[in-house]
Amino acid sequence: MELSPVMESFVLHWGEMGSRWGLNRTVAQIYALLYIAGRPLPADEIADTLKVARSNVSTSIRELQAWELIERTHEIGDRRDHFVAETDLWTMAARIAEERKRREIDPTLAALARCLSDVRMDDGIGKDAVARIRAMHGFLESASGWYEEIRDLPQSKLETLMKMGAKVARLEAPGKKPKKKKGKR
Amino acid sequence: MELSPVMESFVLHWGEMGSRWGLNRTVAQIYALLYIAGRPLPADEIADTLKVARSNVSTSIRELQAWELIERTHEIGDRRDHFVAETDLWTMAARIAEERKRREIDPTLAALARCLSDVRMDDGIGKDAVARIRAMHGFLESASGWYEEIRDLPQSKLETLMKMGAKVARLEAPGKKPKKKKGKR
DNA sequence: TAGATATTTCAGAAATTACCGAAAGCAGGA
DNA sequence: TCCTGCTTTCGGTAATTTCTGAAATATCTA
Repeated sequence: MELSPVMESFVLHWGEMGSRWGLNRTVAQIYALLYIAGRPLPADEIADTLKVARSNVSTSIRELQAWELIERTHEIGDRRDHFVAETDLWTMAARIAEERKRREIDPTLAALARCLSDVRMDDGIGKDAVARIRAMHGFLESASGWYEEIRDLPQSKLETLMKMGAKVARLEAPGKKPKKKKGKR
Repeated sequence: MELSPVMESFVLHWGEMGSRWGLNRTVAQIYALLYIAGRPLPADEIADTLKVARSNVSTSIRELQAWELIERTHEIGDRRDHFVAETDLWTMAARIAEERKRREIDPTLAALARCLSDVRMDDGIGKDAVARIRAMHGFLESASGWYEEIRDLPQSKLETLMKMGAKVARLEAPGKKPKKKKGKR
């Protein structure tokens, strides 16, 4: 597939950014390519376009499937697998959030729980330190619980909630004026 | 400072996790140490405890200050700088969120905006591809705007909002039963 | 101002992570 | 069953990131 300059720049930037999002560069570029292409592409065409090894594409596709960001499809008369990107951005964001929670929050929670259960066997730790570990565990757990509650909301409800957020910000915090413009940092 | 087994495990796990959070391992360990210590520590004591080079501590502390996760303090009769961790977890989470937005969202938005402005000079790109770029830009911009609106809410309002989230989930989505237990994956 | 201690900077070493290409593994069709 | 086209795995290499130790800088005391 031939990329126009803007498309190329889109793909390259996604690659850059992807690495800050927990995807690696190639994985992110492949997603970007599929997103911008808007049609199913086979692995070899992806490799051609991005100038990376086929094997690398294969691995990356595997990862994208784990994130559920792309889907396998088939074309009649072609037994190669083709892949399309998830184009609904709410879904995309949700998938990324889900995977990141799984990688970033859940293991932390587990580790903290283990710390708390080991506390009784540790006579070298102070009461206050234990309290701080407990506080962190509790905090993460409630954040995690909240996330799980809203995770499955349909998009429309989520939008409602976001509007409510804005309202809460404006009505219930009279000390702050509602902003008309974004503040600079 | 002597670490008890549980404290050590806490610090090590934070180190592991920190790297998934955008901090590097040492930076995260230092934060964890300061958090668990619950009192100001000087740089050399940190280096001793974690067995890392003093210079490394210096660099990491600089980064933690950029994240605003620690603060410099002084003890009378000691001219060394001491450092304490931010112990309020809401604040901690907010700081991490802020920095991540700055690193992950803002540059992406800028790149997308650049793509859109370059579109007129690119005759090789299709209308639908442009529409997809525009969609992504719009999505990120509104998410970013929402974040900015709730960012400055005091903790109490945020908690209100979270409760509202739960309510919206339960009352307005009658198709889904409210869960009593977490699902397994 | 000298002398001592504390802190930062920086170039290279060490460790981690991503990538490639060769070869093995797996299906569907003859 | 074998053949054919594709996918996956794996060992080695390249690139990137993190860490260190030495030197430079800054700050306090006398």
